[in-house]
Amino acid sequence: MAVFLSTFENKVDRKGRVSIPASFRGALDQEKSTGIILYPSFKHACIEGNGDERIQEIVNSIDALDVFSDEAENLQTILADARQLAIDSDGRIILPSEFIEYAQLDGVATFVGLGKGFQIWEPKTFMEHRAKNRERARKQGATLRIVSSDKTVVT
Amino acid sequence: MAVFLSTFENKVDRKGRVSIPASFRGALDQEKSTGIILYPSFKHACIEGNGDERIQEIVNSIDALDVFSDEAENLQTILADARQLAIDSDGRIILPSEFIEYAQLDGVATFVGLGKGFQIWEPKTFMEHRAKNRERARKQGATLRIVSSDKTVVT
DNA sequence: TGCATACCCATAATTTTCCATATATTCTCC
DNA sequence: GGAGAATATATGGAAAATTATGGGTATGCA
Repeated sequence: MAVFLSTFENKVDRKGRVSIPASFRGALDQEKSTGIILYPSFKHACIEGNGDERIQEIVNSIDALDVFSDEAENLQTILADARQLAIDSDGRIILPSEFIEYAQLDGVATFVGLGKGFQIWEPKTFMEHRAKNRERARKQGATLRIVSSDKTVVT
Repeated sequence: MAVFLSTFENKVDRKGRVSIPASFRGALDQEKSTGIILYPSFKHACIEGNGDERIQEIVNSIDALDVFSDEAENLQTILADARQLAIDSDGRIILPSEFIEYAQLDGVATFVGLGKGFQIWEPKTFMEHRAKNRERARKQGATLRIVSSDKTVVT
């Protein structure tokens, strides 16, 4: 299985172009993604990223709901804000301006590997976020139960 | 399968012509749609759009219902009001006037990707709709049970 | 003849593709 | 084991192609 790991800092040029870290590209190749899917995070001022296989799952799952239900409509807002982006021959994507604004990027982007997906942050904002997370983890004491099957919870 | 993603705002000229967003055209090409099918939304003041493939699914789904049920009759009105439109060599369609009126378009149309299909809104109306949806999603807590093979849960 | 539709062209803005370079990393052969 | 060559990565800039959009002209149906 493909895994996104580690953290990288790459520049965003004035056209909005940014290199996808090479190891992320490797992960994408493994799951046969030709491009990536980006969408604004629900919880944070960052962009969520996945291989484009992932979006297929989300679309199919929404489709399994009653087409006219509130639930389906709620989730469709994810799709309305998502973008599928091709990775060019130089390993870059063009970040749409709405994402640059949403994450408040200013020339630099932090790519954060989260296993099955990744996030794109403004470096300083990410530092603070990480500090908070570590603080909380220390207080609460993190526990993790490994499951044999492939059940994951993404937030 | 092709997916419609993201949101675009295009102009409707005085002939009723409007460009289909390039990425939507790409999605339509993938499913070998010769054109698109539009029909007024049941629930909202907007137009629903689909490729040929999706319409086939809808037809089959209605067909699977009890032929004499009210439900089947209701849904058949969708088909009765639907129009199949050709995409011209410049990537545009001509919006029939009844749709322009129904969605109350005034020179600008917002195309909203919803995965397997899309919607066409008057921009301001869509903004309000989206705000409502987001509010409701936050209240209800949007959760999605992924139905694919690897059984993932997005929260 | 008038209105609507299809077809063709022009253009500005944007997007994609291609090329160039600096830096880092890996390989290879001695 | 190490020097140099070859490769890969990140980044910048420019050329080429595409997109969105407006206007015009023929065609046809009523």
